[in-house]
Parts: sequence; structure tokens; C-alpha cells
Amino acid sequence: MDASFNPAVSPMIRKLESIFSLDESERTALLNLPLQVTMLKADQDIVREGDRPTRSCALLEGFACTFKMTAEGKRQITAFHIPGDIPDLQSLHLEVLDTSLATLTPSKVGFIQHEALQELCDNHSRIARALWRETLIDAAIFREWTVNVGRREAYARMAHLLCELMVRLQAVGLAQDQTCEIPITQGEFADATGLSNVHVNRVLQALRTDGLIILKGNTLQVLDWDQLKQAGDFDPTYLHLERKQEAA
Amino acid sequence: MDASFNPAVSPMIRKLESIFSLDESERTALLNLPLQVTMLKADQDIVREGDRPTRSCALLEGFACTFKMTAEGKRQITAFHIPGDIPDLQSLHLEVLDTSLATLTPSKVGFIQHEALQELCDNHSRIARALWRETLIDAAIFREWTVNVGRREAYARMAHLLCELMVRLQAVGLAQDQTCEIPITQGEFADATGLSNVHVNRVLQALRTDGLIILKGNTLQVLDWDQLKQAGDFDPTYLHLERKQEAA
DNA sequence: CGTTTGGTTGAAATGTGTCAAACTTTGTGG
DNA sequence: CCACAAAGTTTGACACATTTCAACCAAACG
Repeated sequence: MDASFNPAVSPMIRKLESIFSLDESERTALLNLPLQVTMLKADQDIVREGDRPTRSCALLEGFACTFKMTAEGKRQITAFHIPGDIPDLQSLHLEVLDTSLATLTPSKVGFIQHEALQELCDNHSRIARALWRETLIDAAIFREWTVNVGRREAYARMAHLLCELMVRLQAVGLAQDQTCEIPITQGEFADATGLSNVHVNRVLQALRTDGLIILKGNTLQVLDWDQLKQAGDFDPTYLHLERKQEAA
Repeated sequence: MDASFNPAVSPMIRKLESIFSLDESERTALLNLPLQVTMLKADQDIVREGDRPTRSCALLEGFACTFKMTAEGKRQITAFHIPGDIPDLQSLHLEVLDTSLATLTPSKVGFIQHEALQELCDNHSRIARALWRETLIDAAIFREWTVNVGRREAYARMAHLLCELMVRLQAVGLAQDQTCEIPITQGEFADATGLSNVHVNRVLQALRTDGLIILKGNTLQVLDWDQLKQAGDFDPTYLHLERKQEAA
């Protein structure tokens, strides 16, 4: 390991490698990215709708979410972010942010100047492709969420979301034995699924009663993957993972 | 005009120029794109979920939509496409399609081999940026649709969708005097908004009664843009248009 | 012109939201 | 380490937006 390497970026590399094969020189280039690392508290805004950031943010530890408020004051979460994600990579090519980004838990984030990202893309066309691909997969997840919210009833909707989180966490090594930590409150689940928190509570109880999951505190354990998958009408294709990982 | 130029691509260029400034050499490069032009009937699949296409499709004339079916047989439309759009540009970097794409009306489409697109991107880094940007804007629209379906009630939801279509059509010169052609049935609006067709019908009647729109056949006329915008909680920022066009 | 497709209407059913209170867990400062 | 506050979860009763069903109507079309 070169002394100038920045080991903090490793979650980001692990994430990228879950969707794109990197070679040694590419990993090295990523490890050399200048990163401004910061610790953030829970429920803290990282960037806000309307901002014109000159940098993007890599989530290194902790959970975050992208959201938007309606005129009526309701919140819709459009994405959950887990370690390794670059939640606002889009700001590299879209000047104005159309959503806000906030932490859900205490988090470690690394800011990367757009210039540095641009230079990386110019010098490594395959990294450019990998990052473009990452934003395309984000888009695929947004599409799937629209389907989930628009056409699945509450029980399936919640099951689907849990499936997605499980598979994504597994892809970056944050789940094992069908178990993972999901520090997301029922109110946050509600804002992500377009349901009320009361109804999320009832649906989660149903999922427990049906023996599909154990969800206590922040720990989710899937007891019956096949049934949860079926209940949620979940097909992981849209996550476009490099090596398919069945949560088996 | 060079004889080898392909004038069929012009809707695509007009669309790109609505979100990114092209110079003469870039326009020329786009005009030289090898395009396989085909006429399609209404309600015809262009590509299907699970396909692994080697080309992307530019919509030159007509309307199309991206959609997904749930296990219960319900359909969710995740995007409407208008002339100039490249609805499956994402397949350039995502091997497997996670959604289907179909025409809504008789359409003229131009297929572009991925190799040709890749070469174009390699030779013109600014076009690469423009195309990446286009996919990022598509993603922003998906996000907004999630908000729309998840957190707005039917009346606002429908108003928002009409606002979006109006502004997008205007951006490519397909709307004037607050009027445009929208060949979308109430059933298709329903599948896009996550409502039933019966309820879409009722909401449209309410929008008419309230004097916000005239919608007869395929012709939409907005009578009171400000009120429609307010009713739909519509803020066009997420469309990231190059020169903002107020529908005024 | 009949047939199909899409639009409209009304009545009844229902999934989910709202409200309000109680309960439980977590975090924290004395 | 307790005590208390704060945050999150659970429960029940009721309200209501939206769906479903079913019929009818209007327009488009070959």
C-alpha cells in the first residue's frame, strides 16, 4: 500500500465492484482520489434541494436518504443509501439539486470535488463508464420504487423494500446469514413507501406473524427468503449486480 | 447540408439542445449517426424486460412509454416518451433491460447500435456528457414520479403529470399557446399515476370543471397555468432544461 | 354501419389514513 | 446507575380517498 492511498474510499470501491469489474490500475486511481472526510450526526442534511454543489458525497459509513417535500408538507423518500453509495453523483452533470440528501444515522462521508471526478473520468474511460453505470442503476431503482408505490399494496410494498435492502447490503458485505442491520424507523419506511407510519407498523406485524421476518430494533432477519421475495414480487434484476447474489 | 447527413435525427438533436448546448461539430457528429429508421404501429413493444439489446432507440415521431408489470398483472408506466427522447439509452451500460418499452401511437423510431454510440462518446467527450446528462434527467423524472405517486392525492397527481408533459413538449417545440397534442388514454394515465381509470376520469372532470384545462380527444389546452401548476405542486427544476421555459 | 375502443356514471366495497392515547425502548445528564 | 425525557412503536375506533363492478354512452374505425 502506498502511503498516499486513502483507505477511506474502500467502501466506495467495494460498491463499484459489486456492479462493475475494476482492474488494479483503476482501483489505484480510485484510492488516490482526494477525499474530504467528515463525520455527521444523525438526521443532518448533507445537501438541500436547490443547492448547486461543486462536489459529490460518498457515504462511507452509516445510512442516508434522498427525499423531497411536497407543498402539503409530506415527505417522500426516493432512495435509501448504504455505505459505498455516492448519493448525489448526479450533481456532477446537473447543476441544481432537485432533491435533498440527509443522514439517517451518524455517518462518515467523503466529499469529492467535481473537478477531481471529472479528471478521473477523463483519464480512465472505464471508470467513467462505471460511474455512469452507477447512476443508471440508481435510475433503475427509482423506476422500481415507482412501480412499488404505484401498483403494489402495502404488504407487498414493504416486503419488496426489505428484499431490496437485504440484497443491496449483501452486495457490499453488510449482511450475512439472512441478517442485517437496518437503522430505519417505521416513519422513514412510511415516507419511502408512501404509506402512513401506522400502516407500516401493521404491515410489519403481519410480515412477522406470517413468519417471513424478524425485525427487532435495527436488526432484520429474513426467516423465509422465498416467501418474502414472492410476497414482495421481488426480482433483483433491476439492481444489475455484477455477480448475482441470491440471498440464500 | 452534406448528403450523408441523416435529417431523421433532428428531433433527437432538438431534445439534446433543450438540455445541453451543442456546437456545430457536435451537431454534425450527431447528424452522421447511422440510424436504422422504422415505422411502428400503436401499442407495439419496442423492447421487453429481460432483453439484452445491442442498440438503443431514438423516438423520432409519436409517443411511447416505459412500463413494468407486477405479479398481479397490474401495469405501472414509469415514463412517457415524446419525440426526441432516447427511451432506452440506459441499455448502453446496463446489459439486461429491467423494463419494457412500447409505442402508444404509430411512431417513427431510429435504432442506433451501441457501438456507434460508444464511438461517438469516445470521440466527443461533450456528447458523452450530454448523453449522461440525459440519463440523469430521466432519473430525476423517475424520482419526481415516485413523489407524485407516493405523496400527492389524485387531483394533484394528475395536474402534476399534465404540467410535466406540457413543459416537456414545449421544450421540443411541440406545444404552443398553452396547447398540445397528448395522445394518451385515461387508462394509460391511470397506469402512470397509480390510479384506476375510473378515478382518472373523475379527476380530469374536476380539472375541467375547475377551469384549469380543456382536454378533448388528444388535445390539451391549459386555461390557467398558474393554478394548474399550483394544484399539481409543480416545479420544473427537476426537468433541468437549458433555458427555462415558463409555459406562459 | 356495426364493432371496437375509450369515456362516463352510480353504488357499494375496501385499503389505508387520521387521530389520539398508551406503551416501550433508547439515550442522557445528574 | 438511576431517572427522566425523547423518540419510536403499538393499539383501537373512525373517516375517507380510491377501487371495484357493472352498465351505458360516445367516438373512432375499418
